Amino acid sequence: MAEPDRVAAKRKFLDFLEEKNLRITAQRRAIVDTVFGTDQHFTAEQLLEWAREKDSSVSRATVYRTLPLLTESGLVHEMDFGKDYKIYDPNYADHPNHNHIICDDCDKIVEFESDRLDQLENEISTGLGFKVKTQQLRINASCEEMKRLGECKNKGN
Amino acid sequence: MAEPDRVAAKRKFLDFLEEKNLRITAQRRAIVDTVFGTDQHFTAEQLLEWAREKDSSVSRATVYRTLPLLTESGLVHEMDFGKDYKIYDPNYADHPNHNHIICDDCDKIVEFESDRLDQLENEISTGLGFKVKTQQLRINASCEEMKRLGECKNKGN
DNA sequence: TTGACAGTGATACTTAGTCTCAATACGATG
DNA sequence: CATCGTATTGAGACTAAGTATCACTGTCAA
Repeated sequence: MAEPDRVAAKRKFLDFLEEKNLRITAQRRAIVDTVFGTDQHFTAEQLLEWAREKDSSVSRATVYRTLPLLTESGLVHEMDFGKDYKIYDPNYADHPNHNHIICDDCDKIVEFESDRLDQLENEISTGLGFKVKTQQLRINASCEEMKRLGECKNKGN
Repeated sequence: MAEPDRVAAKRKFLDFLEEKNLRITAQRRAIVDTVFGTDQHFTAEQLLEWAREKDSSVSRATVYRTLPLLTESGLVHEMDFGKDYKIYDPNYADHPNHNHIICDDCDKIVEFESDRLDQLENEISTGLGFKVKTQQLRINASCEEMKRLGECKNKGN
């Protein structure tokens, strides 16, 4: 299930580049293969590291130049949890408008969807006269409950 | 209405310092007077500038050291709209859990509250086994509608 | 094949925020 | 009021994510 989705996302992105008359270079291929070869959240720096394993010529500059294209295409979602760095989510095309809970203790991120929430958000926004571009509910939480369930490891570990 | 609230907030913060055995210094006074002397959102750098008008000895380091105390006290709210800097809201004590829409075109921020939203957020979070620390619904929007209403000025102006 | 030009890597730079450390000043105590 | 332990301070060095620059390179339409 996940595999075809990723292949489709990669194709969509290459199409997106073509539509914008942007070139498909070896470095962009390596980056795109990396992004749509995982379902994990990642940072810009992680993406650089992973992409370099596929093509050691990929530079930091190219990664930072490609990330805006990925988000602009709608296939990758950029998220900000109040850390120093941004986190990117390659599963966005499959699950648009999903929200996140981040555990401040262990940095674990849990995704969730809620139709009721989406509906309420839209209702409020349009009521205030805005045309919504993106919306992000961010919940910073403590993992105490998760620890109890054995799903959370503290940073120290 | 606003004036007594701000005075009360200032007193609460001084009490907060005392409870934690922290000293009330001239610099902290200048910063606190500044924070609770406005109802505007501000950045760390703006706070530094304003506080220096009251006491030119206030340093960047002290501002950055005092901000976490202000947020920890619950009287000021730290917000992140995906910009390079954080924005602080001194009205938090009066309107806890309020949310924000930011206009990507003109950087204007509109606050709103919704009991239904709060309720739904809590429901979802506890359902997932989390102990919520903070929650923030951030909606990035276009001000097209606002422009029509004459409430929005574009950045360029 | 060619050549215009989009794309590239290396690296200098920017900027919000943190850390260090010697000097200062708060405020409890006598 | 004077003393003193120690929290707090400012200046500036530092960190780290991200951006800008620029000469060189690779893509791809003609």
